[in-house]
Amino acid sequence: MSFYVTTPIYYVNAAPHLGHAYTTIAADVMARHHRQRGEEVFFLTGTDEHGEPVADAAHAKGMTPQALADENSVHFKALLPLLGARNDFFIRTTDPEHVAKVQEVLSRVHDAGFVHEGVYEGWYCPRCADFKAESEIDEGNRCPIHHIELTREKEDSYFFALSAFQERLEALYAERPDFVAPVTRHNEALSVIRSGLRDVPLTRHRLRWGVPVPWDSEHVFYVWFDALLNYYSALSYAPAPAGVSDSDLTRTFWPASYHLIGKDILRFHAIYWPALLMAAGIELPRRLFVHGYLLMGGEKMSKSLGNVLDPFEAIDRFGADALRFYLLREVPFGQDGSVSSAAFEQRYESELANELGNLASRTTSMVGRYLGGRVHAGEIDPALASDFAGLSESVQAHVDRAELTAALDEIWQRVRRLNRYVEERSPWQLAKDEARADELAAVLRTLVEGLRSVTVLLWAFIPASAERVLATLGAPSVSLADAGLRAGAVSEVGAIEPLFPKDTATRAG
RNA sequence: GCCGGAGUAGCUCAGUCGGUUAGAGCAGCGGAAUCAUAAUCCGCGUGUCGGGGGUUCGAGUCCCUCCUCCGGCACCA
Repeated sequence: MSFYVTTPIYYVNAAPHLGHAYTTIAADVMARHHRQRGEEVFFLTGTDEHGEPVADAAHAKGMTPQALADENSVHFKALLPLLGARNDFFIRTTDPEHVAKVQEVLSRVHDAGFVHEGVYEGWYCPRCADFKAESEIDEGNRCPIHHIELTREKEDSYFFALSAFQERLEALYAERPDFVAPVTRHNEALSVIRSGLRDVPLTRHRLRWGVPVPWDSEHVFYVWFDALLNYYSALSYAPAPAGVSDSDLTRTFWPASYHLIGKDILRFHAIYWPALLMAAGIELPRRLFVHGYLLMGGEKMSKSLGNVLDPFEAIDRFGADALRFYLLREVPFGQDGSVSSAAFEQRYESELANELGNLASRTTSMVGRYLGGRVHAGEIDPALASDFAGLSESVQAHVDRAELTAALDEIWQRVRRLNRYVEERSPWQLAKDEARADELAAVLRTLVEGLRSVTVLLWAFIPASAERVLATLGAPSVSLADAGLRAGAVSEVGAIEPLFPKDTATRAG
């Protein structure tokens, strides 16, 4: 089994923000989860560096586009370790190998007869040296950047024969209802397809910052086609991740298991991308999953509104695990949802510190105090075992459908169950009666196992914290094969410092 | 305008094929306990299930209609 997950490649013209962090975190959780299953996993992210906005921004700064891309790509790359994300490769669309692959694949599309010459007509800004979409034109037909009047211009362009794929796309959506999830996005894409597809410009004539078109040096490829192909091109030159022997990663990992995307780029991934792959004779990815927007106070995040939850600041205060947990717990993955610093603090304290962190503290403390840190072999309390039956399978089933919030909730219900179990059995009472020593040992053995089980399952979500707990339990395996309650997995328990300290949360506030 | 989604407890939301007293978390109020990061656990909800009409033995759950909100409607990287 292999598993290949991607994030969109992030456009270097903007600075990294919470939205980028969100997608990256989700992809990392999925990648880690599949590693826990013992599968061969490849997790790709990177930066999209061509196109007119980058060229413009570079020009304004008196830099070359490449220099600007080099400078900004670094910021996205630096975000990964801060988030606790372990990607297997970081692609840049200016990588020469990517450029060559784009040329190769699109030449194939050309040779297969899906490219034709045409004329693109639209509103053109001579200062931008580019066309403007209807939606971005200011009042009086003015350029939104230069505020000069636009002219009606025509540009020779090569077109991709998207219209030729109308029926094949409809068939794809009919045969594979889970190609795009959630279902509302599937329906949305399908309705666009059914409304009729037009051929789309594949190249730009006036723009120079892009991948050169092999059959016509006057043109570069329109940045979207260049960008989409990253998912495929990366496998042809990325180094193999540990444990993968095949040097041809395409053979091991293509087609991609999951492309995670935001809903703003649905059209390109749900329509252009499969059509392009069909044209090139390449197998289609298995699934696209479209997540929602993180809203701040009901509004889309926006710098001008000043309502941005800054991921760097959040990590600084609460740690990467807390941010990972919060985003996937608070907002059902696949829907829009509100996030705020206040809600973040609330969940940090009530769930991470009080429910999980304190569970780890009280558990290890009682084993130390009452049993001298030793857990003796014996049976697991069936009363608790029955509530944990099938948990790992259920979590896996949710992650298979990218239902990350549902998976996390399944686990969290068991965290709460464990706190209830402690109250039900009151080990401190048992400890007062020497005749009940066996009972006490059994309760604590069961409690430790329950803690270990939820921790293994939580590893994908909060890896650093989970590893601390498992180290304390002397049972470092995060393999899902070891996720079930299993007497004997832990024999000696150490002490643990608070997993999610509260003073950290309030001090910086 | 067209297409799609949503309107359920103070807040955020679950409610599968229509079927017994509509649920959870949070917040609030009361209590228990003391192993633990004063952390935990238990108890407490007379909600017009957006309005109206209809189908049915029976509707939050199906149909019609109206109201409100959100998203998509093509080249935005």
